Amino acid sequence: MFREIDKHITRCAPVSGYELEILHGRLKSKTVKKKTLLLRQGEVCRFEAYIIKGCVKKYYIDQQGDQVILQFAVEDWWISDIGSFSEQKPSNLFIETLEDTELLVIDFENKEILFREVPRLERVFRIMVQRSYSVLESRFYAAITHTAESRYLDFVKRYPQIVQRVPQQQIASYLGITPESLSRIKKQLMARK
Amino acid sequence: MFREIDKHITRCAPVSGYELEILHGRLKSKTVKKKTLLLRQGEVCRFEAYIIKGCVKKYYIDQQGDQVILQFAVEDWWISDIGSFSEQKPSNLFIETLEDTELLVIDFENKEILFREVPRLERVFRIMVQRSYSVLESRFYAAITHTAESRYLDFVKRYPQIVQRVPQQQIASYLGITPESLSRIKKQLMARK
DNA sequence: CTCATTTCTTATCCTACATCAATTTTCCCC
DNA sequence: GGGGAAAATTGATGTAGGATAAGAAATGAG
Repeated sequence: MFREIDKHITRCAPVSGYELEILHGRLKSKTVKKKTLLLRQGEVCRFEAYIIKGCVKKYYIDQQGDQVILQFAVEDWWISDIGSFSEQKPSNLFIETLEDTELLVIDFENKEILFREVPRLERVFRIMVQRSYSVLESRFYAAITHTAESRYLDFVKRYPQIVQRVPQQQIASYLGITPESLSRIKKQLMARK
Repeated sequence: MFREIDKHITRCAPVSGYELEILHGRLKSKTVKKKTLLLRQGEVCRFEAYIIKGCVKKYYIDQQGDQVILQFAVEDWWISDIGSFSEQKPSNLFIETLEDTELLVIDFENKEILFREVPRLERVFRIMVQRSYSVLESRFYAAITHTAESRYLDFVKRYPQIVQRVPQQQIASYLGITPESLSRIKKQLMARK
């Protein structure tokens, strides 16, 4: 149960087996059905969740009422609204499962206690956020400078598992285009190759 | 000299006066002329810098050879390529001063030593990155869903000081549009109000 | 002050992607 | 396994912002 998350953690910074056990004690296992909302706009985000099995999306709802997907998360990823969670203030985001999903979650209070018990984990989580920041920055750049087609190709290469598991319209949303456009892009790619 | 940075730090998490002094000892003061490149594509980013006075931009150069500005930083901000710095791997970015600038910089080795001396700073830097992440996420969302006009208005409201100090073409680049488009947007706004 | 360089504006035309609408295909759920 | 809903495709048309070009204005170095 904890094997993957332990690997995930120690890939960021060294943590002893004992310290990992303390972490385990602060995590709660949670199983949720497909299409469950884990966070709603306006709520304070009460969790950071590590995905053992399943798939989750994080999204805004824009003025026209359409979903704008910021992130997919699958096995071995963390999902949360960092801004809302860390400042314990209302979120603008929704987080929702796309499949039946098994999570390890930690709430704000337990995370704070955990950091007091295992200060070394501050470092782990710092490094995790740094990496996320870096990824988001590249994605931001790509969104501004690359065409939709190139972003799609990049997405398929980077996350082939997700392409299989998630409806096209949601991938379109993630890429910042309409489902119709994505359909046309795929058609052109087929024709060309 | 350290007054502002100390405030900046303690706004993230409590740090004692003694601990701040240790931090000061690890920082190096640096003054650089306008148009100095602090980081070039391909180099490893060797610093995190706090801006005492001045203005800096961080940008990509895209396939067509154009600058794409990801971030401006002015007084009381930090600037670095987090990805390159924290993994000490080659950067894709440029960082360049837009004015004569006074910085407090720390390199990778000193930051690591500092964290060993003052573990509490891990927390400070974690919180700083979390906040940056959150800001970047909103900006990403805005880039995808809002029009250029609305992003410009938002920028002017949020960073009025920067609008005064930075050429329009660079603001256009930051907004992900061409200078011509920004000029047109401004014209329309004038006409309308 | 002045000449050169950079920055800004304006006009024309163009393109990537959006919007709207109508099918067709796929997916589930009873 | 069949019926209904959700998803994907396709076509026609619209539009925000890009590309190019050329001139005007502002800035700065000597």
